[in-house]
Parts: sequence; C-alpha cells; structure tokens
Amino acid sequence: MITPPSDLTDHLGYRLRQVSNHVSHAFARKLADRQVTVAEWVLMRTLHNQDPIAPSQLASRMGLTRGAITRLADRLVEKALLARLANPDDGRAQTLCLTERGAAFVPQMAALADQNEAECFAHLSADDRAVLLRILTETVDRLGLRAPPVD
Amino acid sequence: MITPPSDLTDHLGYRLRQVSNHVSHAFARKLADRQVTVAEWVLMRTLHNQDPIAPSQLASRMGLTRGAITRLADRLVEKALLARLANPDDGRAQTLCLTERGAAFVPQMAALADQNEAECFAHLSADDRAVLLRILTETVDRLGLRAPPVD
DNA sequence: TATTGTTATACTCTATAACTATA
DNA sequence: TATAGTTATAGAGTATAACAATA
Repeated sequence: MITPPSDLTDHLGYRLRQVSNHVSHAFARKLADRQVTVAEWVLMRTLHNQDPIAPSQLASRMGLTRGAITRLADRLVEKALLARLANPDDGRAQTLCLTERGAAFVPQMAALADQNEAECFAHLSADDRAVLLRILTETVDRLGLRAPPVD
Repeated sequence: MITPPSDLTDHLGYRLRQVSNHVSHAFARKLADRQVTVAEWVLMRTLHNQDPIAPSQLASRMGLTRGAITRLADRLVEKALLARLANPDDGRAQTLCLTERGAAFVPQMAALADQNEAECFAHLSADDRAVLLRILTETVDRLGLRAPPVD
C-alpha cells in the first residue's frame, strides 16, 4: 500500500508559517520607522508596566537564552529605550527597565500592531478572528509556550 | 481619553508567531536527523513530482529571491539531494530537480511533517483543525501569499 | 563552587546590489 | 543592453559554550 506524501498545503504548520511570516514582516516594516525590530518590540512590550526585572528572568519569560537577551538589551540601551539598573546588594545582578523614552514608545508601537492586525485580518469575520485567537491561545497553553507576563 | 496599549497576548500576530515558531522548531528538530533544514524541505517538497524548474521560477513560487534559491540549492546539491540541469539551448539557463535520493527522501520527510502536525495539534478537535486550516488558507489567498505549486 | 551576565563563535535565513556569462 | 544565475556583504535572530566577576 503506497501512501503518497500528503499535500504540503494541507499542513497547518506550513500555512501557519506562511501567514505568520507575512504578518511579522508587515509589522517589521511598520516598526522600521521607529528603528525597532519585532524582537526588540516584544522585549519592550514585556517590560512595559512591569517592575524592573532581571535579564535571566526575562529570558525565561520570553523563551530566549540569557545571551540573546544581552544582545537585544545592548541594542535597546544604545537607542536609549532601555536601562540597566545595578543591584546594590549583589554585584552580579542587575535589572532591566524601559527608559522614559522607551515607555513612551510602547503605546505608539501597540497602535502599529493594532493597525497591522487590522490590515492583515480585515477579510475575516469577527467570529473567525475570535475562533482563530481561541484556537491559538489554547495551543499556546497546551504546548506550554511561554506566555508573556504570566508569572 | 487615554487608551492603554492593547494586551500583547490579544494580538493574533503575536500568538501566530508563538505557535508557528514552536511548530517550525519542533519540525526542524525532526528534520535535523536527516540533515535537512525546514527551508530546504520546503524547496524539496515544492520540486517533488514536478518537472524540472528554473531557479528564478522557483524563487517566485516560493516567495524568495534568486540569491536565496542559489544558497539553498548549493546546500542541497552538496548533500546530493538536488541536481542542476544545464539548458542546451541557453547557456545562462538551468533547471533544478531532485536527485533520486532526494525524491526518495520526500515521503519520509512528509511523514515527519505529519507526525509533527499530530503532536503539535493533538489537543484540537477535528473540527477546530479544519476551521484553523480554512481560516489560514483564506488568509493566504486574501493576502496573495505565494501558494506552492499554484501555477 | 554556583550564579549572573557577557562574550566568542557559529549557523540559518534572507535581502540588496554588484558581478559574470550569455543572448 | 537585457537576462539568468552567482557572489559579496550585511544584519536579524538565535544557540552553545567558555568566561569574568561576585557570592
């Protein structure tokens, strides 16, 4: 019994990648005006309205390594969007928090995210959008993917 | 009137990225045994059961640049999974096709894709899977994203 | 010795733009 | 001159693993 390879376009994973890539790239183009990348935005958004947080904690929250956080943080500090705060009690430790300028950026970028959202999913009914969000959220929970400010 | 930044987790784009990244990475780990990356797999799958095709045509079909195709093709040729065929009528032109070994790999990798699919979306009802696929496919069509063997 | 953050290194993915050979 | 493919270069995004400073 021969099983032909299932059609690539029938794979959820494949479609997911197609759509996700498009949405992310469209968003990246919008953020580019602000000189910020999508990864930087996610970090900033995660930090927004949060108490200062240690890089290592941020790493686990975002599902990245500490090294990756160092790099992202370096770039954001350079742009004066993020600050590193020393810990007076422990010379090794530090915490990260947005600068005033960085915090002011967040709502602007969130508006761009909303706009991107509207553009990319304009064709879907409110119902379909809700269903899509539900399914994705369920999947994130089931797969145990890092949800942002959970803990 | 103050509008707080909408919750990041409410963005479809954000959730999409989370899920898509996870699914792709899980698949990449499976493919790693075969020494093939996800991008290479997509190229191979696109070529499977197709007549030999020009790199430039493949580029537009996959939504990549010619340079990107050259790189992917280089790696696959190195692994003896892909061959470049010269065009006797035009010294500039060439076509790409899978080697016998490459063609034999495709069904194996498709099985891995199916397995990955099953693992990542096991928690969804058949109904939800179908709805998700429908919504994503509609979105791909509406956004005019490159669907693989369309033309 | 264990922990925190940094650095060195490496690789994939992809783009842009310049380049080569051929038409 | 236009076209097909390649190459050079660059940068994002990430990982692993070694390292320095501090505890």
